[in-house]
Formats: sequence, structure tokens, C-alpha cells
Amino acid sequence: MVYIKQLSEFEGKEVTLKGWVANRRDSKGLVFINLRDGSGLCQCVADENKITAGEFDQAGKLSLESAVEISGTVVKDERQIGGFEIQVTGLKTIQVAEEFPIAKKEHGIEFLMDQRHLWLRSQRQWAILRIRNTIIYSIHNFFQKEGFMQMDAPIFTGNACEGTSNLFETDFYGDPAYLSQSGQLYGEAMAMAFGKIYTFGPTFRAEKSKTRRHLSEFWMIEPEMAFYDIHQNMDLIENFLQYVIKEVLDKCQAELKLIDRDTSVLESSLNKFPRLTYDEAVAIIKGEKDVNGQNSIKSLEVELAEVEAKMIAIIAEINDRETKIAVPGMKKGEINFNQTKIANLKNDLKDLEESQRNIPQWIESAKNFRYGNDLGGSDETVITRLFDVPVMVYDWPHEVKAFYLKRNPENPRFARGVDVLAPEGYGEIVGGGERETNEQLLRDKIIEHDLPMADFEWYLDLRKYGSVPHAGFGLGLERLVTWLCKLKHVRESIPFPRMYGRLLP
RNA sequence: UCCUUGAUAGCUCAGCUGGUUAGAGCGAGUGACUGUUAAUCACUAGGUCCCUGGUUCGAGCCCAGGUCAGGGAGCCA
Repeated sequence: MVYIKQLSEFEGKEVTLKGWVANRRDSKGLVFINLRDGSGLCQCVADENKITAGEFDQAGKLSLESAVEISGTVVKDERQIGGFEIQVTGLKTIQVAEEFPIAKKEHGIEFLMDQRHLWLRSQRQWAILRIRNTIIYSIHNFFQKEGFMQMDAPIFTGNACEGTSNLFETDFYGDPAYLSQSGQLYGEAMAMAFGKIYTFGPTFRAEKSKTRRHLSEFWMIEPEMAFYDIHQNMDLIENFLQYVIKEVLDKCQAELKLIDRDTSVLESSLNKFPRLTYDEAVAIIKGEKDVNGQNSIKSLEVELAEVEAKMIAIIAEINDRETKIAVPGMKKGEINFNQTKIANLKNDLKDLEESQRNIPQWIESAKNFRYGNDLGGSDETVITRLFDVPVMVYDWPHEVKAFYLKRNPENPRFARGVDVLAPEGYGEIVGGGERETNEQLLRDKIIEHDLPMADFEWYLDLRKYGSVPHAGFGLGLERLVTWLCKLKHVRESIPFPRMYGRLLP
């Protein structure tokens, strides 16, 4: 058995492929089968004269997604996707599929999510999840080559890392237990034992968020390094992200092309990441400070004008095409083509209308940003649009950040946290920082945040026995996948997304 | 939780100011066509207009409440 990916090694030879029918067309005496086997796609041509009548009959009856075993000769054909096609010499039906729900046309997102188990078979999903796999693999490669040890934090936790409001509560032999929202505190314990560690596991947040950035269950990578300060932490984040981006660029060209990803921003992200303090970031958001000659507020206003110009152009095109269709005498195929075009244009128009509604809100929120607050989603969007590389923002007002972050010794108003904001409006993909080493300061913070002290005694022990400067960060895998693939929504970045209102399939 | 948009055939949608028997395309089925890349031609089947109540001679359309979904805010990775 041969996989489609290997066909170039078998030119002129006879091979047997096993897979599913991705598409089928027939003419008199010929059946074209687009075979999908998980490794790729390949057209197989069944000619009436080259196979038995029984086989040809079977070929004609193959429905979409039927399973089939095909033998044939590998022929070079530039017109084909993979550059090769199969001249069929033998065909065996494994199963004839019932009518496949996902048709070869546009579908709404709710329908596709209901069909997620089948949607995974489509080319676009295939490419995205292949890229996800490359990302996962290169994350492990990076940390392993850097001497990190992979360790797992527990998923059931008795203590709430940052308050219980957004945790999933479960029953643990009669006691309440929460699904982990971060392995970080455990990561610190493991770093004190092994030096440099990273966790890679699922995380759960019970936020009733309905935005393109949130999942209830997502995968997080959390490195933790003993003897690192915030600057070394930022160096590591930059090296790490650039390694992963480079691997994706090197190994996933075909997949990136399939999903139509313009890779220029990924390439420019191999340059140095700007490091802004919170103060600098706020000045940029409020439009008080320009970046590379660009002003945040002005660039949003320009974008709004562009959106409105595009809307006018699209409306004109829709009208134009509708008038054309209305004239009698147009061929049916051409009418269909135009109708599909119109439907697509209307969808584009809906997206633009969303932007038209959102951008003025973002401008308002940027102008009225109150110093001392955390950055909101739109603020992140505003700032990252001005750069073509990820941006790091560090030294935050300590009130808005987690209790375990270290204060800047030179200016204790600030906590030494760092957020990495992805370009192209994607926002936060990494959150991390240097950890507080002083036991008493931690106790004060725990009280300030109104957290149950008893649950943190084990954590505070780490400050009693060889407490050292240390730092780490958390990377949201799905957010990274979403950005690298330039997806509209995180739900496509994971095989089976779990989010508010979505538990099946 | 709040703001906003929506729910009509298997799918994507149209349905005007409330008016007779609810429409199209795609998909499916049948037939025609020797080279097609979702979108050649003809025919056929296919409907709880999200739910409950109300207004009206008459509701897919108006009103009230609910359910579900899209987008955004908050919160976050």
C-alpha cells in the first residue's frame, strides 16, 4: 500500500491506494475520482476500456466519501494538484457512503460545527490541523534541544490559581475540585526541582465568552525557568516563537498555500520583537505616541474609511451582477456562477458591516483608555496593527496582574509581567513574567486578592527552601495556530473545540 | 452578564407595505455528454417558515416572552 504523498517516487509504476472519494465526475466511458487518503489528494481516472465492466459500474456508483481501494499506474500530469494522476487498472469498493452532509459549497458555521467530525475531512481543515501538528512538534523540539524537561501539572486542582469564578467545578470523592486553569504554580515547583521545565497540557476556563479568541478547553505550554529574570524570559519567548514560526514556514508551505495564508508577516516576525513598557503601550493606544510614523487612532479612522469604500464597491458589484442576471438569455451556468458570486459578496458585505460597527467603538475605547487598566481586546488590536512583528508589553500596574508576579524593584508600582501580542490584530498569545520570591509579599498579595491562604501553603514553601529568581510564561496553542494560519476564529484551530454552548460532537 | 444581528427545503439564501397554492440555486435521484477540477443540459422528489402566546377578516412578515446561533464588550491564553 502506497500513500498519495509518496506518488512522485512511483512514476510509471503500478500502485495500490486506499482512501475516500473526495469528489467524482463522470463522462461517457470515463469516471474521475478525486481520492483522499489523509496524506494528500489525487485524481484517479477510470476508463471503461481498461477495467472490467463490473469495476467500471462500481466506479460510477461511488458517492462522496465512499471508501475504496484503487490500483493503477502513476502518470505525471501537470494539471493535477499533486502533479500526478492514476490510470485505474483495478478498483474495489470498501463501502459506499450515504449522502454526505457537507456539500461542495459554502456552509454556515453552525452547521459545520455540528458536522465537525466530518468537516475534519475537508482540505482546509486538513491543512490547518497539519500545521497545528507541526507547531506542536516544533514546540517540543525547541524545549528539548534547549535542555528543558517536559513535565505534567495535575488537571484536578484543589486550589484556584486566580480565583474560582471562571473555573469548572467537579466532584472529587465528595470534595470540590476544579479543572486546572493553569499549571503554573506546579511549574514553579517543578522548576525548583529540575531547573528548566515545560508543561504541555489542557486547560479549562468557564468563561461565558463568545468571541473569536476564547475556548473553554484549550492547550497551554508553560515553561518555567529557575534563575531567569524578566529580560531573559523575554529573550526566550522571542527565540521560541521564532523557532516555531520558522519551522512552520519551512515545513508547511503546501498547507499554508492551501489555506491562502500570506506569509509575509510570518517572515517579518523573524525580526526582533519590540519590547514596550505598559506606559509606552498606553501612549500608543491613546494616539499620543506614533509608531513608524503611524498613529493608532488615525490608522483606525483610515481603516474605517477603507471599509466603507469597499462596502460601496461591493454593493455596486452586487447590483451590477443582479442586473446582468435579470436580462433574459443568459446561460444557466453563467447565472449560477453569478449567483454564487453574489452570495459570496453578500457574505463579505456582512463582515464589512461588522467592522463598520466595531471600529468606531474601538476608536472610542482607545481614546478613552484609562491609565492603570488592563488592555482590552480592542486595545490589543489597535496596538498590534501598527507592527508587523509580535510585540511584548511588560511592567504592568501590579493591581491588574496575578498575585504571583514580582514587583519591579526600581518601581514597585509595576509588576514584572509580560504579554506577547501577535500582529494582524490577533492580540495576546503569551502571558508570563518573573515570579515574586519574597514569601511575605506573596502572603500580602494572597490576602489582597482574597484567596484562601491554606490552599497556597505548599506554594509558599517554595519561598522557604532555596527561593531563587525565576520566570516563565504560558502560550495558548490554539491562539498561536489561529494566528499562524490567519484564521477568523480559534474554533478551527483544534479538532473538537469546546466552548460556551458547544459540547458536541 | 451586557450590547448587537439573525433563525424559511438536506445546505446557502430570497420572500416588497400583512393578502390567494411559500421561491431560487446548490446538493440528492434519473437520463444525456470521452478530459473533468464545487458551478454543461433536461426532468423528478424535497417545507412544523425556531417555540409559546397575542393583534387581525387574514401573519413567514406586526407585538410580547422564550430558545438557539453569529459578531462585539467584559475576562483571558
